[in-house]
Amino acid sequence: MKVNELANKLNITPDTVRFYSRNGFLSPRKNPSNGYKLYSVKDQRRLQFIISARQLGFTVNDIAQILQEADQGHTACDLVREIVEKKLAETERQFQQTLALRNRLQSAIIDWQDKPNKAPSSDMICHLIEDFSEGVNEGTNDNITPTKTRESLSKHQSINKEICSE
Amino acid sequence: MKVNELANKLNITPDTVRFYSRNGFLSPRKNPSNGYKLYSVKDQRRLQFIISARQLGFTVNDIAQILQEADQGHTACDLVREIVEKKLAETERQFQQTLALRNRLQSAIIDWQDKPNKAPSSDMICHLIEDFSEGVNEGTNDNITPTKTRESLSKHQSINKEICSE
DNA sequence: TCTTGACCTGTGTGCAAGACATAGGTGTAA
DNA sequence: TTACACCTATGTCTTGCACACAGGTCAAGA
Repeated sequence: MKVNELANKLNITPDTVRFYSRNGFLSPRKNPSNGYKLYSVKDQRRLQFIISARQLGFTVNDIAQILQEADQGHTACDLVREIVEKKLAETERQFQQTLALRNRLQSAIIDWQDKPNKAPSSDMICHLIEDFSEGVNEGTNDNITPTKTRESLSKHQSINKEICSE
Repeated sequence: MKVNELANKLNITPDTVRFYSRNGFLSPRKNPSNGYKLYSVKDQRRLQFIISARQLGFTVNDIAQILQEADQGHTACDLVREIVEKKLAETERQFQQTLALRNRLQSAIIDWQDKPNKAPSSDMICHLIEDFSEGVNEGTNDNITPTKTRESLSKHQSINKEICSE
């Protein structure tokens, strides 16, 4: 199979197939006459596994570990169970964050309904955003603990203040 | 103000400040004696605006457009209203996707409770995942419309099949 | 005065998971 | 043979910072 055929079979893009070939998850042989990569049925099964794992939210890195175990003949089941537990917890967090963001956006839209447009001034870029954030943060923000370390800053700090009031 | 002072005032990392300086959102002057960037109170206000917009889910690109309008003296309010509407719709989609993923993970955990570990075989990497996906997709997946175009594939295709059965 | 060492700086690079761009090869019909 | 649609491999781009690195700054101590 050439890359396009395999991609069509699994309903993904050729680029995705190439991606997993480039990073070593698939090892197609090469057609010596033209350099095209040739995929076997085993490659197809392996790729199907990868896609299934991705649909469960597994990262490519997770999958790399699983494949490594399996390629050594060891069962990957315990690893899979462990990852899926972590993933559920993480998804729960993400869920809450998305919920909070949704609420914040809805509040903003309602809040802005009766507010006029304003031209920017020397200390205002868009009063909608600036007023809204002030109202939400209630006060300035330079009174937060100054003992912040680099590590303490969440990767998703932009959404991690709980403003959701549902 | 030096980069670290500004970062501490706004409770963000110096790297974030540097990021917005590098991409032109902030234009600190340079201390000629040592090359350090020096930020003004105007820079601080501008950065606070950027952070507030980020907290509403605005992308850096969105913010670039807003700043450009404002810097030309035009009101950015209509643009802001427009972006926030789009962002809400997008967040709603993301919310549903996250919900679906959460349900899928929960189903998997329940489904796997009574299943044993198995060693990998020539056509199985981890039966937990492979069996679970088969059950969910009910059938092979090469019967899906073949008229797929590259554009039709969602950026989040890995989560976009509605399997949620709540 | 010199040196140590903690802290700070700017710049360069890395990350996820592919999507997109480019230059060129293939294959079939005219 | 030439035209042209389609295919390929490889390289670069995306987001929003975080991290690594080499070097500069500055106050305390010798």
